Amino acid sequence: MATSFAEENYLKIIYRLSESTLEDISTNAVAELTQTKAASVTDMLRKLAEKGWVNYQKYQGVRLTDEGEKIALSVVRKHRLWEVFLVDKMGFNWDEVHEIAEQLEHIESEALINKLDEFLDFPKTDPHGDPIPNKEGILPELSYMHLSDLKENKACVLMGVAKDSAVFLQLLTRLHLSLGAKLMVKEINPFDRSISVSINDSEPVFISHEVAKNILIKIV
Amino acid sequence: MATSFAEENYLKIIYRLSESTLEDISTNAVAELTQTKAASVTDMLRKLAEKGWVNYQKYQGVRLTDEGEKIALSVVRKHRLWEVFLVDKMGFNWDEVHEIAEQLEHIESEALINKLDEFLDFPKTDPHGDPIPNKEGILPELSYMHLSDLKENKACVLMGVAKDSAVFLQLLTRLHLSLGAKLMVKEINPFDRSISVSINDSEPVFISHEVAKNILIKIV
DNA sequence: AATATTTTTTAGTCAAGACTAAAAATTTAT
DNA sequence: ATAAATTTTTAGTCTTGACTAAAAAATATT
Repeated sequence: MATSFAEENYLKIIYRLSESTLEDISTNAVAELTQTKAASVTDMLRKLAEKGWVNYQKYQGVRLTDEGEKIALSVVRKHRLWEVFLVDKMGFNWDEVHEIAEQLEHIESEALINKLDEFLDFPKTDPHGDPIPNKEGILPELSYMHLSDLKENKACVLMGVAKDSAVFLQLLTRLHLSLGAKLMVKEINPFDRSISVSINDSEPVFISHEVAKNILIKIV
Repeated sequence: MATSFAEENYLKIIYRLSESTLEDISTNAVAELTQTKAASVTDMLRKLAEKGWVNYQKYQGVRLTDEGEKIALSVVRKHRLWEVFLVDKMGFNWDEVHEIAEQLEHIESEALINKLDEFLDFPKTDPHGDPIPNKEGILPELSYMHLSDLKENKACVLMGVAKDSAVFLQLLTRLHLSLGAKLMVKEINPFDRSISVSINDSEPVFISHEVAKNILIKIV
């Protein structure tokens, strides 16, 4: 069954919200991310349920069916592959690609997306470190920690971010925090949980807990 | 002013029709290419006229204003650049790219299309030999002849096609008629105006007048 | 010039996807 | 346990871009 632009967006957003919780997703949460009103969401959820893409009971929230998740994963795959294209091939910065990828993710061509995947050398993650589902919709296993959970003096590598708003990414860029950077937490301030962190063995800089929480790392 | 998907399509199609005639474009002609009904076209033409993108008088047909042409040219530019991308970088054949480019042409990002242009090395023509407008909307001058108008025993090079339906392009491919091929007309049959033409100095093959008419060439 | 044919427009509908305002259900607080 | 606050749904409306059927205008034919 064909999926419209709007339907794909809803499924993608329900998927994103499901990533960080096991609970059913609330109408309001969806409304916020789709930039629509709760009433519009209710309408759409009924339609999606009718098509068998979500399980939805009035007032109970929503969750994707297997079929709905499959569609969502294909949209996510397209979004993330296009982001890699935009950064690696077109020379955009990681904070500039989201809006364009929001458009490109709806291009309908299985052949194109698979050729693009190959052209980009089958990347496992997008420019923010988010995993890219393969052709079959399987996500690569990436188990990252949050920088805010790391002990002092342990070496680690920046593998991704848990948030991809442009302002956040621009801040990271200004601090020279980019994918692959070597990090070591030098001190943790109990007062506000801010930390001082050395980036690629340079003089440590201060970052807030809020920032550290959204940096994903792998211990080396 | 923002342009919708549908509006861009109408403007593009009016532009395409205007390329081959100086007359105003009829409602029916537009309906055929947009795959809609004449009544729907009438509706849209009124809206486009209101926005100042076309000059339209009931029963008199339509023509683009300068502003409308500017929008159409930017859509055509995007369409043709994406076609180059699909063939040169993604490895599609020239008969496979039209539908995908129909989608990609509506992606809205000035920055992206200019980076793409650069990435592709500022191509002057798309995979069918159609000229690509530059950033300013200026078309490169390409004055090609139709193969059907060429005398016998004059050498020429295949520079483009005047029609890009998949079946036509597939026929050309089967005959080894691709962009850049060296051609020489060996005989012209007065009976049906079919011609026999040698391709890259090989044994001549027969092609119909209809095919020859849609092959664009440059004399060498 | 009158009639027939074709083309175009008008009028009235429809579906998708959004909205607001009000009602109903759920959750939180007293 | 009830009242208050919040969330969600319903009901009704709007815009976009399509449709069909009928009317009107333009063009072609005799």
